[in-house]
Amino acid sequence: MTYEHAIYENVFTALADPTRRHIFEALRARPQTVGELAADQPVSRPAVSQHLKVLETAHLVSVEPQGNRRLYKIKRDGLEELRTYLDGLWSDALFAYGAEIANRIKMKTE
Amino acid sequence: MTYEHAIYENVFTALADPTRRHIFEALRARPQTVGELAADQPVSRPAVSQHLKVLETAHLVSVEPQGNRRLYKIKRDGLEELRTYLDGLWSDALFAYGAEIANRIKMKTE
DNA sequence: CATGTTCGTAAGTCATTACTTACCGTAAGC
DNA sequence: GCTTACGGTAAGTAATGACTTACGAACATG
Repeated sequence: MTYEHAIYENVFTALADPTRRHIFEALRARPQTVGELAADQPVSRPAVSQHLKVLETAHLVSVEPQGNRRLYKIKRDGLEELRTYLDGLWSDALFAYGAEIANRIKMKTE
Repeated sequence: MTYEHAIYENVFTALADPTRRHIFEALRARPQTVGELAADQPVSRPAVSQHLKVLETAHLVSVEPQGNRRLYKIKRDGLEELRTYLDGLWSDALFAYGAEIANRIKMKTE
């Protein structure tokens, strides 16, 4: 648990923060520099830098240094990992079944 | 942002916590009471109660009181909301296109 | 009834995290 | 060269969150 870090785990925490979601969604439009991203956010530029770092370790964005600046763009890997995890939950047949089985517990078993 | 709360927002925060993911995954097997869930977790029973509350507001689980106990089971709504949100990101044509457009920024446009 | 379970909630603590300002390195532009 | 723009990192603070124990309400059981 502590030394086995799945990517989707980081994706959840990365996208759990509203500011990070906004940054990520802003990058959907086009790759952007830190300054551009910060201009659209209510927080400071260093804060955006820190958020980008989190998004990067979640494989949601990647950087491409261009001279003075650093151009961030969306990366598919993070969302793919997340989708795979969700598919695992989805495909479980017990999912829809869960509602029915509830009655079985009425008489205490133990 | 503060008075427009989308469900997927809560789903991200709900599943960002490892303990809550474990509880949620445990419920995939079958509906369970709070005590049963707590027995499988390294945290106290009240902690599990609090986690269940978070999962409930994210529409990931639902409760069904049965006499003395409360039977929790998985609810589809939360994951469906999440999936819809992810599909919105996925289907974006600019997604794959983003890598190409990067070069356009080379000369600063202002 | 009186006692046991079961579980939600309150209150307080400790760790995490999101944010700020200050600073430094590096590339660009006179 | 010197100065300005860009952005990562450090350090400190304030807010959030995950946990504990203590308690009380509601049903179950003798």
